[in-house]
Amino acid sequence: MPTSTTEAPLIVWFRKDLRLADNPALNAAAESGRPIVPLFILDDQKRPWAPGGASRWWLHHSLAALQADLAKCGARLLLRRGSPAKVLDEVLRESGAEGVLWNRGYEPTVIARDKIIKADLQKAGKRAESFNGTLLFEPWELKTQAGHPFKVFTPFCRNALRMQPRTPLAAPKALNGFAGSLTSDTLQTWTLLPTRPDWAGGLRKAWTPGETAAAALLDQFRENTAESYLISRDLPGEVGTSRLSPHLAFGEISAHQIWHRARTWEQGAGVTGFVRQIIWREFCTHLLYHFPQLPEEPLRREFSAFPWRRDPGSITAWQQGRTGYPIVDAGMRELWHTGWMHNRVRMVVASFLVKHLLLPWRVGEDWFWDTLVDADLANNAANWQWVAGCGTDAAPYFRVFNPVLQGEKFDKNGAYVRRWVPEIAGLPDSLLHKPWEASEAQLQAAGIVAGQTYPVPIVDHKTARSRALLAFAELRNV
DNA sequence: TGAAATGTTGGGGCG
DNA sequence: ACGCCCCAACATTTC
Repeated sequence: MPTSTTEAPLIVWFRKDLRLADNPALNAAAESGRPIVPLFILDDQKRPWAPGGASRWWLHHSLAALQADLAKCGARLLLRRGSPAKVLDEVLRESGAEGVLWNRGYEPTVIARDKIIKADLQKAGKRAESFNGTLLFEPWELKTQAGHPFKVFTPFCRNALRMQPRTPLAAPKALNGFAGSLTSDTLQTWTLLPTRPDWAGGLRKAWTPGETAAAALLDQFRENTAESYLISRDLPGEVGTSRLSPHLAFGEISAHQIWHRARTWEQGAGVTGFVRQIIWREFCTHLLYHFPQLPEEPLRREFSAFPWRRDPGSITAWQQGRTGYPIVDAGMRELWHTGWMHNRVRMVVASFLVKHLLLPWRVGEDWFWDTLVDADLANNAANWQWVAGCGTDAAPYFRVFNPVLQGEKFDKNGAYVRRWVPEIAGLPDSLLHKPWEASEAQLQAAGIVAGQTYPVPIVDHKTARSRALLAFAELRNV
């Protein structure tokens, strides 16, 4: 154990910033010249918004990647389980560290927890410093002229585009890893991976977690998709998006890195649209910061009285992708299988849950939280509130996606539906998004038995649409 | 980051 | 050739 204070190490507390490049906390520790103790703490207590199943799968592999990357630089990632305050205290004592550095989080519980930790560390004479490794702009930096937080995306985006985010930091070439012996858990004992049943087969095929893979995805996006992004991003049957969301959620790549890379590309509508999506992420996080009740409560108070239906059968049908609407079912199955769903289809299935089925947006929020590898509290909550119409900058109540038209418009050749709903793949394009219009002969030719091999629609579109309009319009008059 | 209903226009079939 | 009707195709408005 080091005794001289000049040798006292610094703990770098990794959280949702599982990368070496552009990591301000790690960078500051490296520049200090002191030995570094990289630490990840698994807080396994039961608590609201603890990571869902898909996130835990990703976390396991992301940590494995970080562990390997750190090892290459000469540092060993310490894995500990328990309450962060307690674990930090232990590791401080065991290592004789001078303090703890970390990158800030913006979830209400994280803010509250970190505030206490920081105060306690400082009281104990330890160094405790937090950095911005996650956001292009801090939530308190972007304000309206009146000094309020932005509630509407468009002006938020206009203002954000005028700011200049800091330049990304290079990854430290070598790290002065702490040489003392500290015990570490092994990833395997954390049981982040599913067993009995192992439902992660589809995830393994779809993803490679880790910083290296994230950088490669960004390169691929620039080469294949960036230019056509504005149109191709709406086509779920094609690879028209960056698919960076889970990497971004775990901080394997930073918004700064993406922003600055995009600056170096040939500017066009596609690149602008892509950067706009990064700004949406900022917007959602800022909203959560300023409105901490975002995940639980509708921001428009009148929605607290909305007569959502109770209907466990419909919830299950939606979750399992058995609603009888092919584009909806395809999306829900893609989610279950890969831990991800194309953005266009997310809007369709969300609109279907909230408007066609009149089920609470919280039901969708919870399901997405558990099944998405890119689950992010702010994005998830803000976007569900947006669809339900109860957010600050929300879709108008009368906007009801027609699942047939959405399918015909964005999955014209049916590639997406045929991939995820193979039991109706034999239908011609003209019937693929509305199998209930197929004749008996056409069904037979496609090998479909309506109601058995594929469900009949659990609600009639026209009926459900009028029902939703009625319910939402009534709310408006309250 | 819709969709459906309603309104308008203009070409063409037809008496 | 004319008026009438039908109905795409497009525009506007309403939910």
